[in-house]
Amino acid sequence: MSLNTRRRGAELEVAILDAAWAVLIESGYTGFTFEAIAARAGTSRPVLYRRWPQRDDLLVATLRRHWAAKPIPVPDTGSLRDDAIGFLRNVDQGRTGLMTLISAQLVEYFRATGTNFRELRDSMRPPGQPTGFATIVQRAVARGELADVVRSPRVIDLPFDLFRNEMLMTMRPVTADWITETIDVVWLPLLHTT
Amino acid sequence: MSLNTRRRGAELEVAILDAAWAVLIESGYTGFTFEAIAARAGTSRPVLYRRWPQRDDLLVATLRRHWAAKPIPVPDTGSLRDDAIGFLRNVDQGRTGLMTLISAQLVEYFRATGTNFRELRDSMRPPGQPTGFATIVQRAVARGELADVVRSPRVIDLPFDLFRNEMLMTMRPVTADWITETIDVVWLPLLHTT
DNA sequence: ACCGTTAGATACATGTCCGTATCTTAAGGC
DNA sequence: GCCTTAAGATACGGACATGTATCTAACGGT
Repeated sequence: MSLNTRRRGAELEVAILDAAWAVLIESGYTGFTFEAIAARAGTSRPVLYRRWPQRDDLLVATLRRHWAAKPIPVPDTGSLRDDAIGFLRNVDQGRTGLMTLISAQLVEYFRATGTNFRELRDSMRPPGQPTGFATIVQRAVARGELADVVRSPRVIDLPFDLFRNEMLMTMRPVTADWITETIDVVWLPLLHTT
Repeated sequence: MSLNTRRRGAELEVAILDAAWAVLIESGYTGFTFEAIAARAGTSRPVLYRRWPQRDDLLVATLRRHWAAKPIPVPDTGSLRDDAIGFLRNVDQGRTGLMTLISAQLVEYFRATGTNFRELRDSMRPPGQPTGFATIVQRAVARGELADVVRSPRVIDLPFDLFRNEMLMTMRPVTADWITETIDVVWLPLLHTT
């Protein structure tokens, strides 16, 4: 029989990645050390080194696990405005830690590796898949709520870009007022200029 | 007579702060160590400790010295579009290093101190002074190029928010195309929806 | 039940930074 | 020229992280 006190293989791996994520959230990239992660995971450094020789390998694996983990639900309420507000709210709830982290904590990593946030995001997002706001706009067009014209991705994803900026500036979740203002004062007026 | 090989007082202090700035730019907050800064300044750690007991004291002093430096010129060409594009270009040239740094490298510092980027910026910007884009819009209204209606600061400063986001995402200066697209596809259409 | 694999503990040498203490010597005021 | 001040060099113990090596014991497959 097995005492099941010792994890192996995939089970151990996800435990480590979860611990690494927790450390990253709490202590940032600076605190993201093999030492701290191994302690947090209840294992020892050699176990980590066997899987990820470089610290950055472990970092990417950690991000990859939590990026694909929870897709942000895109609401489908039948109203463009409600969809947009609901989606931003979901983004806020689901990605606060991630966004704060990625947008900001990791700049040291980007410097060191010569990449940037956009490249990392693009490499993890399956190509050809529409963004949340693209989906929302498509549906609104299908309902006849919006004119069927070509729109720049810059316009479509505007709320997301503004969200990221706001998060960076405040280091906090955004407020409900900020969300409605973004949709009502900025995005919807812009979408209707056709 | 004096050999002047040994700096003292204010002269030494600014030399240290300049060295600290250089280190911060090159190596980020992680590399912002007393050791590295002292070496860069050609002095020794005890000299730094006598002035700034904590690392953050030195950081704030370093930022303060380089923050107030240069106001960004706001062009006045007689065209809303040209003003906006020119201003964004000036922002890009003048603040790339600073923005990248402040917006991003310093998140560890913000975490530690419980402040955020917006508070730091507001504390250093004189209150009541209109932003660059507010000035640009005011002039356009005065010329009759824009309707004289109340506009949300969110709308007015939109290009700046997008600029900050773009800078963060790419860690590079923005492209000329990005600037014109931001103004022509996003900002100007939004301003004209009245 | 055996055996190959591998988790996990421990140890080691190395390197970097910390914070402080000590000592010298150059600078500047009088 | 003397004397106070402070720069700058050096040393120290400690903390923490690195990367590797070695050993044991638990696990999983057959």
